[in-house]
Amino acid sequence: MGIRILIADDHKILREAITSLLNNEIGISVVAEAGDGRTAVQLARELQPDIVVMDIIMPNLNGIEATRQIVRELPHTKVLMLSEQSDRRCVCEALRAGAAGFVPKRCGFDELVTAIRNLAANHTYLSSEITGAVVDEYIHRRPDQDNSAYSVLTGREREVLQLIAEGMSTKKIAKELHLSVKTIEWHRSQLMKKVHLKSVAELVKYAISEGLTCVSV
Amino acid sequence: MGIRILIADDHKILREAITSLLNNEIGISVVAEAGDGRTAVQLARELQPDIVVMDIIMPNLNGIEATRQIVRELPHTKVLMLSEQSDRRCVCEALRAGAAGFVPKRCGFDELVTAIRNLAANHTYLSSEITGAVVDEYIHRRPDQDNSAYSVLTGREREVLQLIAEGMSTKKIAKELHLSVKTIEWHRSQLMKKVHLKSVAELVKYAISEGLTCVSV
DNA sequence: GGTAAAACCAGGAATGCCCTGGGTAACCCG
DNA sequence: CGGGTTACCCAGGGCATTCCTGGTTTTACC
Repeated sequence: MGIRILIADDHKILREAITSLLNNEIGISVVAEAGDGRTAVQLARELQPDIVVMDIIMPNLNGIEATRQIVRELPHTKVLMLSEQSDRRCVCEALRAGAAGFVPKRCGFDELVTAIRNLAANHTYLSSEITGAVVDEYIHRRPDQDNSAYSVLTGREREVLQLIAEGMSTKKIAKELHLSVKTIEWHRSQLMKKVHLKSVAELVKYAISEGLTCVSV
Repeated sequence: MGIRILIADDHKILREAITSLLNNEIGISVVAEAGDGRTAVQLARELQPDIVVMDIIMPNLNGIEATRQIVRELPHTKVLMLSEQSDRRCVCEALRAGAAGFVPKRCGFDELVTAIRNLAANHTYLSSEITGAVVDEYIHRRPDQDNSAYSVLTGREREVLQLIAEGMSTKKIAKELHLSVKTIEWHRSQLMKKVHLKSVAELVKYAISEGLTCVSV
């Protein structure tokens, strides 16, 4: 059998390349690929892989939220973050969301394999490049919560915010999430109240500054 | 011998993976890797590869500038852009800098190989996903003048766009500019048509990328 | 097992958006 | 000077969306 892996990254060429290399490794097989977070969650549900290798920046649903949903539903599936962002905030949010490991993309392939084998052995794995950031977070822990999106908004609210900031209408979001339009409206008004913003334009800027979406259209 | 390739990307894991896959291709061999633009220029000078596969976003020296330097010094070396950004501006800047091909990272590995073989045969290669943007650029506008907000939009339209992107409602904009709400609505629909965007969220991102407004709320 | 928070949904009034169509002023150019 | 082009301005009406108030179910947590 070996370690069954799902890869989620919006760069197809990276997915394919890593898949190909991982399939050469003994005892590791990639069972599926996903190009966005929502697809990743669905595929994880269907295939129940041992490990999900997950990018953070993805359309439709970002890697943090996807991780949150996966670890809640599938306790036996571990998530390994493979991200280009490796700042303190990203790392800590990923761990808080339930990721069992974190490797920045600037690391080599060997380290990815090491991380995968560690996670498969029920260990957590943090790349040496980022452990500093985590320690820093635990030492300088702010007693009062900052007002970042991850502390004031709920999961659903962040999810809706991302889709709004990606240009979707309320109707489309409802269809995408299989919910009523009224529900989306409620979440939208809730999150607008929470962050004290009154227009879509301000929401978009907020989402960009929080890393929920990127500037390029 | 075959096609000799230099790969420049700041993500080591992507470099390694692509290198490994390319070395499996018949007649293609990766002779070196670079993690930033300046290293890429130096290695290209030393090794004189046939093709440089180049990312745009890199530390020290970005891919556009590196391309400019390489094509000026080494007329027999071709540059293939492999970038996550694939908006009009990036593509056109890359081509203007002398790149002979452009493939977005969201494309598959096969397309990368196709592009490499095309460049080696002295052809240019543009991914089908971006040819539309380029053709649009060259047909609609003069090649020497960019289609930034300042050239395709009228003064009023830019004015309205900025206010929209700053979070104002149509009503407030009308009051601000001492115009009818209907007039603002018309300008808005006009400018949306011109830049081919359909939502406020996309407009905001466009305005940010054009420097009409900033990210901070 | 009770409480709280999150997530879900509905109805109706108000608002805003989209589309069609029309009008004026300025400008360039043959 | 007449004709074309462009920017700018505005109205009406149909349609979609938002806002507000309400309520139910689910989940998490003592």
